[in-house]
Amino acid sequence: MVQKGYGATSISDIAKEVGMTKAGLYHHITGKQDMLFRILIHAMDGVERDVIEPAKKVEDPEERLREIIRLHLRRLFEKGLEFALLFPERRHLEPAQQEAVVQRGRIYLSLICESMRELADQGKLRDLDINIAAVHILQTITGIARWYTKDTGISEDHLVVQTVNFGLSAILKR
Amino acid sequence: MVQKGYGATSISDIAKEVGMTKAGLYHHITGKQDMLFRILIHAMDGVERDVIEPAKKVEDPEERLREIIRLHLRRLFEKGLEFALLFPERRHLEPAQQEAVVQRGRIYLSLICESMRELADQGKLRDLDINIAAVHILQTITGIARWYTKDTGISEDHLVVQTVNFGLSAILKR
DNA sequence: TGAAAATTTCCGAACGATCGGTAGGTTTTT
DNA sequence: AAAAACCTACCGATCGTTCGGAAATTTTCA
Repeated sequence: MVQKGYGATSISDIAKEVGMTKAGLYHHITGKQDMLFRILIHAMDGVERDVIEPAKKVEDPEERLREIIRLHLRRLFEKGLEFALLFPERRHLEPAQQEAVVQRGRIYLSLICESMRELADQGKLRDLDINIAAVHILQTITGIARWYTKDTGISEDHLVVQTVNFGLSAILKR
Repeated sequence: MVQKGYGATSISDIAKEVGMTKAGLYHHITGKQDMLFRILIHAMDGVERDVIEPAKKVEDPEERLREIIRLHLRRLFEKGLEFALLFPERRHLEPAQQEAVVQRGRIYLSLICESMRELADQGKLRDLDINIAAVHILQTITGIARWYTKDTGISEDHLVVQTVNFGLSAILKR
């Protein structure tokens, strides 16, 4: 699904990939939509556990933002960039399921916004629209899954440092 | 295709949408892949004409970068954000066609890189990896097509200003 | 401990629907 | 009258999904 998209990926494709038949796979899922939904929820759970929760423990808002970007990218590299690419496929879900997925995304976004508000209180933030800047930072992170491969010659560490600095430079004064 | 993705969109769907039958549509295209390819090339032509060419005429590199972002976003709003969302669907093309599309994208990216190099020569650029920063700026722009709708309450003008400042702040010294 | 029972996992075969694509003919425009 | 646009009808293939039953595994109880 990551490689070909939801619509172009058949249940047979997936079953073959995991060494089963279609009917065998259907014992574990109630349908194609259900499978996508559970994958997305599973991915959001992972982000909440590995990124949001650890980052919440960082007191300083600037360092917290840096940690968010670092943790998210590290997770992308470990888990293979896949889930970020699957996120737009939520359009194939029922509206109620879509809302459930998007809801989880908003938690993430509000953590970024809150951190930026704290920075603003400290007078460290540029004069900007916090909500827009937050989305821009998030898009920068998830966008990496769309183009980065190891054969670009760019190391993961280098990319993390560059991305953290890019995002923070964009919003911090000075 | 923008709404449902390449694989989930049937030729019948498209034919119905334009008020034709499948067979009628097939008088104009040689196949589904061919249609996607021509749409993508058409979109890249438009970007080259409306964004790249006008921006090239701007002498000052900083103002040129601002103009690139401005023009690209204006185009997205006019044309309805669609083409940016269709770009990832190039994965459904033959490798040769994919390369042709990506090739056009590289022209865009190299214009951004070149402008940043000029800024570096003027001592106005932050200490950063130009190639990575260029992709980040581009992702910020195209990412907007993934989330922006008028009912966010954000005006197009406001979004343009905020995005230009975000991108430039991220790379300029001071 | 070990065979029987219950449960979970998986498959072969088939379903109606829809897929991308085509052949041949009719209508409309030039 | 030539050419372009478009349609009806159909092709074989594949789609998501279901069903009845076969293996394989776990649970139960003598």
